[in-house]
Amino acid sequence: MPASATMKDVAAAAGVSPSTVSNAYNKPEQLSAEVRQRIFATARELGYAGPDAAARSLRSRRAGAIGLLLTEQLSYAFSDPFAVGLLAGLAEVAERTRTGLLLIPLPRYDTDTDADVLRESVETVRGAVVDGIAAYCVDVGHPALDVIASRGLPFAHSDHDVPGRRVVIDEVGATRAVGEHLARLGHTNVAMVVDAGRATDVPGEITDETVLYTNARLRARGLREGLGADARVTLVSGGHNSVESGLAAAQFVLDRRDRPTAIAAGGDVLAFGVIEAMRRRGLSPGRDISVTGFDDIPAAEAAGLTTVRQPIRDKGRTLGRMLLDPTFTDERIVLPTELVIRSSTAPVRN
Amino acid sequence: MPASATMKDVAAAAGVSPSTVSNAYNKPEQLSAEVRQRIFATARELGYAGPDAAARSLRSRRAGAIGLLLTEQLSYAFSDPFAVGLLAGLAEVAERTRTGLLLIPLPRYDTDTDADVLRESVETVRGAVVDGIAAYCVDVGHPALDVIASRGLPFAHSDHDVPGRRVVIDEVGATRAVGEHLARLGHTNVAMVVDAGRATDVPGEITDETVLYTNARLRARGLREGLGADARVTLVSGGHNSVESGLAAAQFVLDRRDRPTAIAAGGDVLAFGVIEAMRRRGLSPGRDISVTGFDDIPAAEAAGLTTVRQPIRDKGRTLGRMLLDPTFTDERIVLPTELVIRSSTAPVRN
DNA sequence: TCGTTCTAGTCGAACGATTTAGTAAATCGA
DNA sequence: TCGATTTACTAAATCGTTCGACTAGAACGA
Repeated sequence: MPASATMKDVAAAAGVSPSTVSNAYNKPEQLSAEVRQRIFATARELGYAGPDAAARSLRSRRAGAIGLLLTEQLSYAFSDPFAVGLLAGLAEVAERTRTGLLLIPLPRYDTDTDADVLRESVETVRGAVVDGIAAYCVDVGHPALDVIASRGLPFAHSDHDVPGRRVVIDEVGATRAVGEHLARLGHTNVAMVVDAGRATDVPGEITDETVLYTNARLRARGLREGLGADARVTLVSGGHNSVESGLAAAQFVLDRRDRPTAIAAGGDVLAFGVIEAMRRRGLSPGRDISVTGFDDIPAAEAAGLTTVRQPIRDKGRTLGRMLLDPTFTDERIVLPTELVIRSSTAPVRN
Repeated sequence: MPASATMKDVAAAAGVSPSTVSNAYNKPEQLSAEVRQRIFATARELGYAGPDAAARSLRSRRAGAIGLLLTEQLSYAFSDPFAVGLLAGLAEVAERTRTGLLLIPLPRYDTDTDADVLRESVETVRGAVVDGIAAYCVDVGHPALDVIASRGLPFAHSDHDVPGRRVVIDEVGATRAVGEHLARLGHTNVAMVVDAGRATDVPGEITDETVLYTNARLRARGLREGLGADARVTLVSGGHNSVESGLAAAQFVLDRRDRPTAIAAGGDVLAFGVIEAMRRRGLSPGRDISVTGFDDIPAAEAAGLTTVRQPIRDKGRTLGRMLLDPTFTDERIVLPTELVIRSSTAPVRN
């Protein structure tokens, strides 16, 4: 292909100044329709595709896109209905404002995260041509946050305790309701299955809560509050937020001598893993052991899963508006949640 | 915030030339570790976030991201398991090469697509800061394709008949197998539910196949071939590729006097709509009417849906490699498909 | 008729980096 | 010890736009 034509070439060929060509594309009202048509015709002749995206971004200081930070693997994120819901909400706003959506994969920030991996991933954040960044499930203190801050990029996320504009739910209150519900049903020995990310190689009990995302930690706290001081709550994890790890964690729990009468999952996806583990042992949710989820993803209803409904898509939409709608100035939005009681929870059997 | 520091500022403060600062970030081996450290220290002091993304893209002619063209609404794409699978595969490759993934929404290109909408969306494609573009379900002749071509961007897609590098499946062969399977079961009156996009406001028969995506058209042809010339095949649509439109289309079909004994859907999602329509009438897939899908999305197995398995994620991966892996030079890849027979198809009842 | 406001453009300087070519000093082989 | 190579860094030229300031001429009101 021939070194492609630039605006200058088009200007020369059309007998106008480069600024006028620029205006033809960006400010139609600044020039006569006649000249504008001539410029477009010339552009077509020369095979000029229109203003170069990078140059335009540089000069105008606008990228026409916002970034979404995805912890966990990108390829995995799309199998997580929560992520998909958030993304859909964000995409809705982006689409309306004709803004692109750049997905940025980011490793979790654990104490043992490989420094090189971390550095490289931070490069990705640095190199992203975006006007703002949205995130969820970010680890407090992640180096990428510094990059965002020093780039001066607008930032919106949905985690407690992370600085910046945010849209959250009352995590503690939501799981407190779960705890109270279970307490009313007579449960006093409850296991909570959480997402501990890469921190857990082997399914097992989590004694160090600091490995959890802030939100997961808050959910654990709320559950404890709801159940009351007398109840026993064991935190377990099988790894990430996936059916597999929910399954693994539940297997661990179900094998213990002192089996809980209820298992609360930190997310619906995990809860499905729990249910699968029970199914394999011939146990039925509700009848034998009560199970709760969190999020109320679409599949939860069909499965009869008692869970906390949170407006996932609204969360995404709000993140989008925080970044793209200048009239939207709230620094902190709290969205409502609702305990949805279905058939997976029942009174404890004696 | 203070007008943020540039590379020049850092260079001045550190007592080196801007080129050296650039090298500190991009070519560590080009300078002494000592100077590099000093530069980073200075940068930190000045609150310099590292090379500006847009400027870097402009000068180096690299964007560090690839685009994915999404027909249909972005917000809708994520509810389509096929799209999600493709995206996951693409994301896998992108992630591995530390490349971002920019989602670009694009309206379908029908004869009646609003010209303004089209023009604006083409702007999005023009303005995307990317090194290449992947697409699926693109309409032949879509103006966005011209923009991609004239920008000289590498392009890879998964549609037949659209120019450019591509990864496809043997659409005709795959549905021919479906047709043959149905023929063997004795079906001679078959309806095919297809995605006709916005072309269909009201569910009904499709007589003008040109409104279909190329791939959908090929699927119809294959089905006809497999069923043989004696069979009757009716094309119907309820709109997009969604459960709702599958439902609508099936309702239309089921209401007709000469009801088909089998319904072949152009996608699993549509098939689920068909099954739902049947359920509402007390009809059971396989027992009363045979139903087939296409894609073999995860939910298909649980539903016992006879369908064509195509390696969706592989498709995405291959698209990614075409754009990002220089050693990958094939212009056209055909991936294998497999007819998966489950319980939703059965011999026709007399 | 004169000053003012529009209209339709022009001009030149950024925007913030990377790249190519080049240089002075240090190191090397024989 | 001498020319050749390597090392560590610099200078200047872009990359392709958009932006702010400016202007020649037309149109306008009084």
